[in-house]
This record gives sequence, structure tokens and C-alpha cells, in this order.
Amino acid sequence: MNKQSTRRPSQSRARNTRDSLLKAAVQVFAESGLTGGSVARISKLAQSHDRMIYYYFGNKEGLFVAALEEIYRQYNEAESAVTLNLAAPIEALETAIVFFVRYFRDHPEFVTVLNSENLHRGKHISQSLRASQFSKPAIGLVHRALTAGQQAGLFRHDVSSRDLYLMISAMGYFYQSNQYTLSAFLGQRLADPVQYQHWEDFVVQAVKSAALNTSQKIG
Amino acid sequence: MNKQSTRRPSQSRARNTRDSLLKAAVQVFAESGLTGGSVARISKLAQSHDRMIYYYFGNKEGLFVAALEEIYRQYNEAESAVTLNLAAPIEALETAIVFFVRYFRDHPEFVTVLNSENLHRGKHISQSLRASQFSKPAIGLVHRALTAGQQAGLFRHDVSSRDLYLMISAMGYFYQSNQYTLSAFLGQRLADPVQYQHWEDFVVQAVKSAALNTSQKIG
Amino acid sequence: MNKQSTRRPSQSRARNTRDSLLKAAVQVFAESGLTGGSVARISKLAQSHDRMIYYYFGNKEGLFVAALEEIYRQYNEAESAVTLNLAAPIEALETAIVFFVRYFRDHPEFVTVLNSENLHRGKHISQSLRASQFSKPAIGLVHRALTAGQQAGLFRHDVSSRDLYLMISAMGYFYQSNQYTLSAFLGQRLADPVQYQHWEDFVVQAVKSAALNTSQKIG
Amino acid sequence: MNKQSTRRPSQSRARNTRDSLLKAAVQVFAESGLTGGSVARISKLAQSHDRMIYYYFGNKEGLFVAALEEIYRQYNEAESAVTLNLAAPIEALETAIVFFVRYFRDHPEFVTVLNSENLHRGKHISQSLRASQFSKPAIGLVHRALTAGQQAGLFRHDVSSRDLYLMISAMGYFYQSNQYTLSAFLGQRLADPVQYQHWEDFVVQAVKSAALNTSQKIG
DNA sequence: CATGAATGAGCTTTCATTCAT
DNA sequence: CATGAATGAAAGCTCATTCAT
Repeated sequence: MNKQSTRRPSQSRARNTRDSLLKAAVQVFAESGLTGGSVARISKLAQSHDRMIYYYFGNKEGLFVAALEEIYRQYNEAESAVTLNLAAPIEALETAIVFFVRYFRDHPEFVTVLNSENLHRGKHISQSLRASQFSKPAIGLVHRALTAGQQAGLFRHDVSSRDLYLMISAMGYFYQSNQYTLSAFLGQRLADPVQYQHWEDFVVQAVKSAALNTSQKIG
Repeated sequence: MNKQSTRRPSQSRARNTRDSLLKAAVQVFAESGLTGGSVARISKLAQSHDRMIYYYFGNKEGLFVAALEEIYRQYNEAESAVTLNLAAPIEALETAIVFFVRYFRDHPEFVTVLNSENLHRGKHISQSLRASQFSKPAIGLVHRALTAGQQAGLFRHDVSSRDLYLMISAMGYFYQSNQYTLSAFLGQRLADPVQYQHWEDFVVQAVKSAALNTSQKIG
Repeated sequence: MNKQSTRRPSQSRARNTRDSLLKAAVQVFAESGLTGGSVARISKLAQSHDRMIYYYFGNKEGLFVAALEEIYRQYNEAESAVTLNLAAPIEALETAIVFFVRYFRDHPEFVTVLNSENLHRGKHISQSLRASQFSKPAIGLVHRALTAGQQAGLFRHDVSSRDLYLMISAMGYFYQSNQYTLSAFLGQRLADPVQYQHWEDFVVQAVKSAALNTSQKIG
Repeated sequence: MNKQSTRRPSQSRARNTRDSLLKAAVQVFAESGLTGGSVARISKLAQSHDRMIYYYFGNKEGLFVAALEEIYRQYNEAESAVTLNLAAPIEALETAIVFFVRYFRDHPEFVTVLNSENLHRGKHISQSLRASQFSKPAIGLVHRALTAGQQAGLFRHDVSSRDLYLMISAMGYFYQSNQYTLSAFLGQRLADPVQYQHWEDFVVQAVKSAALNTSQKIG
């Protein structure tokens, strides 16, 4: 089980180099985007050399693809750790909503790297062989809560888990992604904990309003 | 065709140079972001010279600030042209929702330039003297529809126009901004007109669900 | 007539920069070939900056094309300065032969830059618009001597000026181009003036043998 | 196909590695010169590793020296296989001429690698211990034909085998070496078989004209 | 108002070579 | 014998910006 113990020194040294380059890449690309983040800054942050980026990732774009895959991997990993109480579907949906909204808040690198990828019209994610397998887990969380609630007669049948997932993501993502222009625009600091909590509550209410059966809401 | 003979007063020529540089800047920054868009590409697209950018805008950042102001100006201008039938508040809200969602769809430059500004943590928008005056008109549209509906007893009193505006923006913006990664993620082309229309309908329903009085929804 | 006097300072400064870059390029490419000659060495030799090479020539290959054109231009210019006494065709042919053989000896940059271009399979010369106009003058020299001699009944009619030009060039060029390997190969310093003079005499005899009418040679 | 099971004694494997590196080096240096050919490309072409070049040849220059020796070895080997009918000296000379001219045509790697070595002023060939022994065989071919003809009273006594060898080489080598610039210069494809045959015939005639006794040519 | 020329720092990438097993 | 990993210099080229009229 313990790979660490059976590794030869050179292998583990290599793994460390590769890993630290990848970690540094995620950080730098998150701060400055693909264009703005230089390989020199990445290799320096990783305490390695420019050359090693080309050794392990081919070129800057190869590193960006790897960074993209890495943030998706972490995203799915975090989602996998969420447990839903499907016996209480409304609570399960709330759990899912809060998870996503907080994930975007706590992982700005996920948000900014995805923005950078979208600026480049998704050319790297389509290169990645693993791209297709990324989506299922994340939507699955919403899907499980929704279907449980539908079976219990709590949720509407004419709403799809895809739309609900997009709605949750949109509201969580946008709040984080555009916080600086919105803060200037609205004259309020969106990152403020009180402000944030207000928004989280609103998202929960809005999503529930969209999902709940109207008849359920009475009484 | 002789430039010499047709030249207009110098002020007007200057305006043309300045305007075409600004227009080119919006386009280039929209395509490639602040870092990725070079002054050379902008001046070439404007059929002018690098030097003129420094003459009119001081430096690259000054040009970006101007571009930012320009897209906000257009955004507010478009909003001002929308007329709401406040006698029918639900219809008025629908009009507002559709306007915003479609604006983001039809103005990708607005989306990508704002993303670029947020990547830089809003440092340019805060430099702009006009920043504060940008927000009012846009939120005003939602505000007018909401208050009209509240007075008519149709809309909830515990929902703010700010939250509703953010909700609408989030859902419209995110769909456009992240279309490439989402398309790969979901295996669907979000830009497809059928897909888009489905989303627009969903946004209208979701926002209405969040705004409407529960009692109204029965019967 | 005097362009120098009517030029504005900036123009002449520019001309100097461009000219010195081109001159340095010929020298460096001659010493080290296209691949081996770095833009840094060229710009330094020209007491200018790397950047100016891109300003004036687009890129390294553009500079190489310009260098290629320059050495051809000089070659043709030198040939134009040769005057043949066509009344004495044999002497005229000798003059032409000696001119070519000495030109290759005295202009090693012509030889090495052409070698570099041939290593790259002539991809740059075919880019040059002026390529086609290069050949005529050089061959013309041989052509004039040959036809004069043919009309005088001294030279064979079944030998073409093209073949004669190639023969002369081959013998002059090869001696210079391959002098280092030949010197090692033969154990003789080919650059030695005595050695060189012997070769020049031999070339003159060989070419005359190829051109002269057999009947002429008797008596 | 299992490498493990078919592996030969280690000495033989080493020979294979060394040989394939050397073969690849000749090819790459022929295509791109010493400077333009990278060790990575060579080791990749040989399906080996960069490190092996340093193991067997010390460094890149050592490999180039080995490649130089290799092409000379092949050149001498080919010459050794030529048999001359010394009873018919003119025919023997023709055989020698045709051999050389065709060798340069059929072995462009010989031509380009020698050009590369001359660009570097012969610094590698002088390092090679075997350099001195290279010349004798090649000149020997011309020498045997010439002396046979001189003894038979067919060839002039005032022409040396060295000059004749240089003349043949020059005309054969230059036609191949400079084919690309010449083709552009002359507006003719020199590699065309008809063109080539014309040149081969001309070389044979020219060399014979230079070698033959004048008195012989009459009658 | 406008422009050609110049600048130097920075960019991504490739180079030949050595280290450590 | 062989190999994966590491190294630092140097390559070609682009960047935003300023100079000098």
C-alpha cells in the first residue's frame, strides 16, 4: 500500500519535482492566468528550473493542461467526500448547495484557472483525455439529492439536475469570480463574512424555490 | 481618396484616432485579456501606431481603464433603452431578466473584459472616477420591476433587488463566461440556440420562483 | 546626387543602423552559418540591439535573406566593373576566369553564406523576389567572351556559356570552399600564394582546353 | 520480439548502440550541419539516449569527428571497389571521372558534412589521427589512370594527378553542393536526370581535354 | 498631431552536458 | 551498460515604453 517506502530515491525526487512544479503552476496560473503566469515564476516558486517544466510537461501549455486536470481532480475529490442524508432530501439538497458555494469561495484557484481556460475557448480541456470523466461526479451530488426528493414527492419532476447544478454553480461561481467588479459596482465588500453568509442563505432559498413542489410549500 | 483634401478639422481626426484605438482595445482585450493583448495588436487593428496609445491614454493600463469604462457605458446605455410595463410587474420582471441574460450572450466582450479585470482584483475599476456611477442604472431596472410587484402584492417583501440582480446576472453571466468548460464538462454545446433558449426559460422560472409571493403561486 | 546631404538625421541614423546590421550579418553568417550565427552576436557587432533586427528584417531568416541578397548584389557589382577586350577573345576569357577564381578567393563570405543557403536547400533564395535577376550579369561575362571567340572562329560552337560558367565557378569555388579539408587531405596548404597561383594557372588552361577549337591549338 | 530473450552478448549490443548512434549522427549532421544538428535528435533517431553519446564519443564534437571519419571511410571503401582497365587509359580515366561525379551525386551526406567541417576551418579533421591516411586511395584512382595514359603517350606529362583529381572533384562536388542556389540562379533544376547527364558528359569532356596530348587529339 | 527609430527587460524554449544510481 | 533526472547558459523573439523630431 505504501508506495513511498518502496520508491527508489531518484523516483521520489522526480515525483517531488513534478509535484511541486504542478502545485506552483496551479498557484501562478490562478493568480495571473495562462498568459500572465511565466514559467520562470513557476519554476522559481517550485524551487526548480525552467528546464524541468519542459522535461515533465513538454511545454507551457502542457503544464497548463496538467494544472487544469489537477484542479478538476481536487474538485471531484472534494465532492466525493460529501455525504448526503438522502432520507431527508431537502436537507441533502441544502448540503449540496452549501458545499458548492463554499467550494468556489475557498478555492479561488479553481475559479480563476477555469476563467483563463474559457478565455482560450476551452482549447486545453478538449486536449485532455480525462476531460469527459470530470463531469459525472459533480453533477451526481445534485442528482442524488434531487431524485431522492422527487421520489419522496418533495421536488418537482420538471426540473433537471443539470439545470439545478448550473444554477447552483452560477450563483456560487459568479459571486466569487466577479467579486472585485461587483464590490466596486455595488459599493459593498462581497468577501465580507456577513455579506457572504447572506448570499449563501439566499442561494439556498432560491434553489429550493426552484426545486420544491409548489403544493409542498404551503401548509 | 486623397487624404489631404478630405481631412476634417484636427479635433475630429483626433477623435477618430482615439475612438478607433478604444474600439480596437475593447476587442483585443476581450479576445486575449489585459496581459495577452498587446499594444501592437491594438494599434494595428485600429490602423494607427503604438505611440498614439501613449499619447491618448498614457499607457497600456490607461487604455484598459478606458476600455472598461467603455463597456460599462454601453451596458448602461443598453439598459436605459429598456422600457418596463410597470403596470404588469411579472411581465416587467421577465423583460428585465431576458434583457440581462441576452446582453451577456450578445456581448462576450463585456464578460471577458470583466473577467480580466477581476483577475487583476479590480485594480483598474477602482482607479476610475466614474466607477461609482455605473451601478445604479443596471440595478434600477430590477428595482423598478420588483418594487412595482411588491406594491401590487405580487412579490415577496423579504427579497432585495440587489440579490435578485445578482441572481439574474450570475445565471446569465456564468452560462456565457464558462460556456467552453461547461460544454466539455457536460458534453453539450451551450451556445446552441435550442440549449440557450432552454436555459433562458429556466432562468426566468427560477427568478420568478425566488421573487413571487408563495400565496400568489397557488390557485 | 548627394543623398547624404539631403537626408534628415533620423533617416540617416536609421540607414546606418540597418546597414551596419546587414554588414554584421554577412560577416557572422559567413563565419558561422545561419544556425551558428546568433542574432545577439550580429547586433553586438553592429553596436546595435537584437530588437532592431526584428524591426528592420522581421526575424532572423529575414535578415539572412537580406544578407544573401547583399552578397549577390556585391558579386554582380564586381562583375559589372570588369571590362573585357572582346577584340582578343582568348585574353577576354582569361580575364573572366581570373576574375571569378579570385573573387571566390577574396570573398570567402560569398562562399560560406552560399554553402549555408544550400544546406537549407535554397529555401531563402526562393523567397527573394530579386533572385531571378541575379544570374544574368555573372553568366554574361563568360557569355560575351565566348561568343566573341566563337565569331572569331577561336572557340568551339558546341560548348555553352552556362557549362563554361559552371566549370569556372566549380573550380574556383571548390578550391576556396573545401580548402581546409583538402589541405588536410592533400597535406598541402591550399591558401599558400604559390599553391594558389599554380591552381589559377591550371584553371585557366583547363577552361581554355575545354573552349578552344582543336584546330586552333595546333600550330 | 522479447528483447530479453534475444539479447546478444553485451559487446555486440554495445556495438549496435554505437553504430546506430554513428549512423544517425551522419544523417543528422548531413541534414543540419554540426551546429544545427542536436544530440537529442541524433539519439532519438538512433533510438538511444543522449547519455550514450557521451559514453561512446565523449561529447558532440567527438561524435562529429567520428562521423567525419565514417564518411571518409565509406568514400575510400567505394573507391577501392572501382577497377580500372589500365590497358585502355582513356577509358580508365572516364571510369574514374564518372565514379567521382556520381559519388557526390549519390552521397549528399559526404558533401554537406564536409561543408560543415570547412565552415569550422577543418578543426576536427586535424584532430583525427587517421586523417592523413584518407587521401591516398582517392587520388590513387586518378593517379593510376593518368600514369598509365602518360606511359602510353596518350596523356600530357605536364599535368599532375593532384590537379586532375581536384578538377574532377570540383566539378562533381560543386554541382551537388550548390545545386539549390544554382537552380534558382540558372532557372533550371540541376537534379533533373537529363540535366545531370549533360553535366556528367561535359565533365568527362573537359577533364579529357585537360589531360589529353594535343597531338593525340588530331587525327 | 503624428511618426520612425530605439531601448532593455522579459518571454518561451532548446542547447550540450553532468549527476546519481 | 544504461537511464531518468537535473542543470544553467543561451537561443530567437516579443513586450511595453521612450526618444527625437
